[in-house]
Amino acid sequence: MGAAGWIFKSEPDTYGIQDLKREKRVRWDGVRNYTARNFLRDGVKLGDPVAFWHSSTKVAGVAGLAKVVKAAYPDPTAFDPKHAAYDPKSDPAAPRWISVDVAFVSALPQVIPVAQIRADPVLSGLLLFRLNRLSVSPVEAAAWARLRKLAGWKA
DNA sequence: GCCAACGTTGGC
DNA sequence: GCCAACGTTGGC
Repeated sequence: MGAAGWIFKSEPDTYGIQDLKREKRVRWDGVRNYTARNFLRDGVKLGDPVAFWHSSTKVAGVAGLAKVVKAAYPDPTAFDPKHAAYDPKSDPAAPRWISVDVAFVSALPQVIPVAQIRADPVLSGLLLFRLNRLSVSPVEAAAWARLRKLAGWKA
């Protein structure tokens, strides 16, 4: 049984929910953490919902909803020497890093703050809070249902 | 911008 | 393969 949904973190100064709204769809690349990579490769499925998390900003927390529109494939930025996330140790014949594509669904009128999520008895157990540095993390069914309700998402 | 947490690296 | 040093993340 897989996760009901996912949390993807991004710094809005670099790429926020409004950028995704404008572009409609984006390649989620540059993930260089093995735990996050494993979730992208083995867990994230086509059609899965993704809570878009704003980090390192005035109000950190859930900023909107996206969905997975392309499942795991090799992250091309790992092979690009000019890219900040270039990894010379990633062999194109055995790619080390993984991307997925996500599409915009909706933006929240205001961010659900991290403090509110942490204080919620259902959401306080999110893996996000135990593995603070994880940029891709699963949300189990009960927690997803709670988050969906807080955010007012239909699906 | 401070600092705690923690994943990664590299010397041994 | 241990573990100290280092770098990065991310909330405050």
